[in-house]
Amino acid sequence: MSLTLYNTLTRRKEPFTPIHPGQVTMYCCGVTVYDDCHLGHARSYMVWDVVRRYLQWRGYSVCYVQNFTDIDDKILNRAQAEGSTMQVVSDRYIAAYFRDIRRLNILDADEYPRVTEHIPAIHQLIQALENQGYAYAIEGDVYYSVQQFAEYGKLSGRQLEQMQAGAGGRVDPIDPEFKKKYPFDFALWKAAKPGEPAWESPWGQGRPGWHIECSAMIRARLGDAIDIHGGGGDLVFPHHENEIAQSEVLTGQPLARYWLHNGMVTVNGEKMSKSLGNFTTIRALLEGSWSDYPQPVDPMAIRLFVLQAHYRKPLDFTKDAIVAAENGWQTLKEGLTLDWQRLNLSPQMPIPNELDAESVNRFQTAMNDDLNTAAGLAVLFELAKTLKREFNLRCYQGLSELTDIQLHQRSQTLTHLAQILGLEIQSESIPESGVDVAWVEALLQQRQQARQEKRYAESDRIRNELQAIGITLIDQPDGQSRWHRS
RNA sequence: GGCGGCAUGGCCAAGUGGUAAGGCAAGGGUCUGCAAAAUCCUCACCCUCGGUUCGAAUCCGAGUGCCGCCUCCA
Repeated sequence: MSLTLYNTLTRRKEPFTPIHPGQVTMYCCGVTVYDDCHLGHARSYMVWDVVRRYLQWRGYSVCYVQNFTDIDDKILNRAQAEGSTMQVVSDRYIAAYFRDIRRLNILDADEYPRVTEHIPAIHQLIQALENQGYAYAIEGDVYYSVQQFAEYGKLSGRQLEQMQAGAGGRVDPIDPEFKKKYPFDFALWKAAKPGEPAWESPWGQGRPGWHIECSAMIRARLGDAIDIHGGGGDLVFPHHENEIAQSEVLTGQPLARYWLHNGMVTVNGEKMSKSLGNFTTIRALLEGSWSDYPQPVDPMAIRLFVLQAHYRKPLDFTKDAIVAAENGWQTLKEGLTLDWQRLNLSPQMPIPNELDAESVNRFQTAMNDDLNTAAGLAVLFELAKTLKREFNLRCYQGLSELTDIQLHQRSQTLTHLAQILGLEIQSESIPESGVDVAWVEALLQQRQQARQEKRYAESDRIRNELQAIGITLIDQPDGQSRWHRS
């Protein structure tokens, strides 16, 4: 049973075989750091996080690199608007990136290269391209000549003639800012305008173009050819197409064996994006400042929301979907946090036969099929519900359907599989509100007394009072009441 | 205009030839002083029209609708 992945390059699912057996090199395009990340970013990095976790679980050693683009017009604009520098702006949003992404339990990459750290490597690449006739310099700019690369368009499946013929008014060959010879040539190096931050180069003061950074950083950190290159579907063209053009003419080998692209997060069916202004930041969701649903969303619910859809499909972001994911997470969480004490069992019970093989197999089959996390989650939900049911049977009815060993086995299996999807109970996310436990217990005593004396108006009053401050009561058959925060 | 993708129950979403996973929600029964919790049960002619096949949500053709990319974008 082998892992298959959908490769954008071939438009097919292909069995995954890394260049070096047992080792995987993986690069994903990171963010341009000029603002907080939104849910679309979260989805992308969560997906690559799961790819990586799954590969590791399958026994591969994975080297995962994700860049920060810290030279860019938007960063510059922001810096100028606030009277600071690109470095200040990008440092700030890199910190914001880590703050948000870590809360979503996305594991850190092995390396986070920045463009500003790779200027010499970029120069080398451009120089080589120029020497070999793939690039030309004009007045301090350097452009890649796409017509020199016969395979240009192979990733995105387009042909230059067609693009030119059909692009309508969007291709503007007479833009005075550009001196390129052909409309689809793209900048490798841009001459600095007065007052802009600039780096010394063989072509004069300037800064790198958008696409060259990734070619340079992949080469510097991972080598000429990598196993997996990931990114949002909106990067297929031109960004990844251009990376291929830059790298492959020099190395003579495929830049990446597998090109993976995630689908967009949409809002009312439209892509979530900065320019449309329809984005919701990760921070807003976590903090509860999203206007459609002004309460903090559990990071794991966001994970569940994302992972319940297949990664290549568009995912529509709505309040209802988030609420459903929160409720769904609640169910999983109950399965993940059994009250072993109430079961009179030790959570550490040694188990002879480890995990539940059928669940693991089903999960693995789903994940092997191009990371079908939605189908994999079904296995988790079934485990969680089985556990919950067993717990209730034992606690409420004194019955049981599973042996202690089976119970432990399911529990461990659930925890184990959930971890592959990054679904884990985060201890700091358990809210410790300022409720005075002793006070609650005292009220409960009063209420129990009232119930015994059939003063139901009084008992209901107490229940309502507690409910109003977010405490839910559960009356048990023995007359005692449990309570939990709603 | 070109290239690519998607259309499955109230909502989300798997399923790529043998008669529809899972989640959320909803309805009903049991339990309960009433609730809650628990528990049991119920809930899909798979966008349309043709075709292939013993058999199609699944393959082929046509159509309709929606989305992405072709400009910065995860």
